[in-house]
Amino acid sequence: MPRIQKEDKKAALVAAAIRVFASQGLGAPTAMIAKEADVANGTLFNNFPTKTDLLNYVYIQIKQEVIETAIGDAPVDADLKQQAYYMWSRWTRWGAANPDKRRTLAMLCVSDEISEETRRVAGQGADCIGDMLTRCVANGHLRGQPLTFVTSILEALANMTIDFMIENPDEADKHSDLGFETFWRAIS
Amino acid sequence: MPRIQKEDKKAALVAAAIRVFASQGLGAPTAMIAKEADVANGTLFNNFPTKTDLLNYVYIQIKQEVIETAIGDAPVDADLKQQAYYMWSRWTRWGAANPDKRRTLAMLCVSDEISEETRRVAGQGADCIGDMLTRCVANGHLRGQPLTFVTSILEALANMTIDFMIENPDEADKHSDLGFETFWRAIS
Amino acid sequence: MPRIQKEDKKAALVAAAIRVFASQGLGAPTAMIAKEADVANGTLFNNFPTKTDLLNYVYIQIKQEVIETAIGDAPVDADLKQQAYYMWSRWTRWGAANPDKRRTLAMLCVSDEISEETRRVAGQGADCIGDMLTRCVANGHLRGQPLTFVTSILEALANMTIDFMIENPDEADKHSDLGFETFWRAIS
Amino acid sequence: MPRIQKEDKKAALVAAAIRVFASQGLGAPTAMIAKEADVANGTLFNNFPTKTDLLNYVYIQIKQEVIETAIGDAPVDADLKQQAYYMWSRWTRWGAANPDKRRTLAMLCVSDEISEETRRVAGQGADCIGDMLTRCVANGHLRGQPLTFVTSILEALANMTIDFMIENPDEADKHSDLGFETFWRAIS
DNA sequence: CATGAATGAGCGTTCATTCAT
DNA sequence: GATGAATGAACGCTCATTCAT
Repeated sequence: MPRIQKEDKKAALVAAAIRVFASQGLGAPTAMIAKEADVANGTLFNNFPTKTDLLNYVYIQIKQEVIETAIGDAPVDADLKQQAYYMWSRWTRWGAANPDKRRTLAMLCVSDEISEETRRVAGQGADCIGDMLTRCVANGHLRGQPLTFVTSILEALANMTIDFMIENPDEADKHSDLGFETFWRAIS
Repeated sequence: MPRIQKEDKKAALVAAAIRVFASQGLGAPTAMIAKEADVANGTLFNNFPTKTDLLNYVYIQIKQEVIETAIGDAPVDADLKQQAYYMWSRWTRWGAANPDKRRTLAMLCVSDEISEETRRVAGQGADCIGDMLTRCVANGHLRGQPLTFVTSILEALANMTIDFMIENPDEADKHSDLGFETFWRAIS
Repeated sequence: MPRIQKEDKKAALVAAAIRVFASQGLGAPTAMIAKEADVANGTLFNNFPTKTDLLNYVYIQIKQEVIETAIGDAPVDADLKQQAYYMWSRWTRWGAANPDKRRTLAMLCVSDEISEETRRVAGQGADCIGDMLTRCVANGHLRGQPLTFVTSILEALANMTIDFMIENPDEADKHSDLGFETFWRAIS
Repeated sequence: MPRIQKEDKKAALVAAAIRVFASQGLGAPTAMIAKEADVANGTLFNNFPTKTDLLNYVYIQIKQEVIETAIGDAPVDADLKQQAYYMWSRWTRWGAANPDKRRTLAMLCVSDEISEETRRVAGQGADCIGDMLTRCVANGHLRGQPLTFVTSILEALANMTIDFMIENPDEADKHSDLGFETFWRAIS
């Protein structure tokens, strides 16, 4: 089952890259990532033609994980605020529980190594979040504004909240709720 | 007037660094910065012992400019919302008018080349913004929360708004006001 | 056989370094050494983390070669003067035959890039020379003096003699013998 | 008296160079020497066209000082051994008392920055030492050998002795005498 | 396909030297 | 002549990428 072995190595490399990027920045050498993944330097380049490809792949992986986590098993029958709260909670708790992924994603977001194509692909699957946001603002002061504006508000406040949860683990839940209330007022 | 000349070169280097960082990222070679500033490579190191020192200096310069711009000639007698609006407007318009500084600052904020000491120094002078924010939330749902939490909300929403203003220059003012209303609701 | 290849390159680098140092001084660029060894610049740093490491390694290699050569297959049953002469001859002839190593070693000896640890390690194996010297001075005017004093006399006169042998290759053997007689009188 | 001022600076530079070279090696930056001499960087180059010129000048200065010190007020009427002992004592005591000059000279001796011309000029004034040495060996085993050979023996043993005196200041005089006795036997 | 040594372009930094003041 | 900032060639070293095994 060589395929499985290869996928193992690829996954190990991605996991190692996230840890290394989180602690050393995106400029960390590929050799360090390979060592952290316990594979040879060359193996990294068998899986990712260039470092840029690795960066883009990692970006997609984390972003997709965020989206899937946030959506989860959304309570479609609940009222809007409850649905939003469900998503917000899952998202922020995931972030607080995965500081390396959170930090690496933050750096990748502002890196110019990430292509537009990658950003587009990585956003796939977020439609239902967008739909929900659209409904959330339908009666608020942001009605009629582009979805991207509302999405940006969500991301900005969610990321800020996660950072606070990481800094103050003892009050993580409190800050998550506080962040949600702030977000809900912002878009209402 | 060697002193004046030297300050000229230093200022030219900072200005060049901001342009180069904005377009090439913080990893841009020092040689490129020196060339952009029209000085020799070595001159950069006469003014900044290391590249890290340059990064920290640029961070402080931009951050101070943001703070000074935001504070401006604050209308201390106006009501709170008007004061906040004044600051928000000046801040976001400055950001939209200085995309290179905005982008460079954003990268520096998440760079691990910036020391804690630098972050502390760069924040000096922001007290009156903090005071105002404290008064803004005094009767809202965030009363009693740490000032850093409220500050983070301000920064997150302001930066998001500025990005929108840069993307859509035609509707910059509209987005600035939209962002402010969002912020105001968020903290009220 | 990558291990063997790597050792080849390392040996080639050491040999090249000795030639280059001898003719250009210890300040010779690493690039010149790599070129002389017919390898890429980076390969030097795969084998020696820093130039200082290379210098220390070269020092140990040459010093050990001197010691092993001087000891040779010492005639333990001969009388003391014959044993001393055997060692002196092998040492000085080696020096005359290896002027690059002799010159490089001389420069390394006074370089502050060579650590105490290196000097200690490089001296290993010289015990039997020290033992012999101790016996040589046992009945002379230097009896009871520290071994290092006698060793220094040996080194000073041997090196001086080697330089003369290199300068006057035609009379190398004569100067070697003359040097030995001088040394023997010095310590008797 | 601008001439005097200039000579002052030149002397200050030479003194500073000796201190800096002794502690940092000959590769020490000219800027460090100028700073140690309390003059501007450029002033060094007003006095010495290049760093190599400075090195050669320092070499001549120290070497001449050694020679003058060694000769001193030689007791021309004393017997040969007493004359030799007088010179040896003055030389080795000077070396022990001036470790910076001793160390700097040792480095300059093996540097390839020192020209043959400089080495020739620096040796001027040593004739009477040579004459005395010639007489010293006239009846010994080295009679008829080139003067340079005997001179080299002298230098080798004197330098070795000085190093010992520096290492063991408490027994400096003892080592000086011990060194002389060794030298006298070596050439007798 | 995995390995890890080899490669060499490129970077941050140094420093002898120049020159405007 | 004194100054010290400006200069830029040169250096030690890094690291993404290649490729022989």
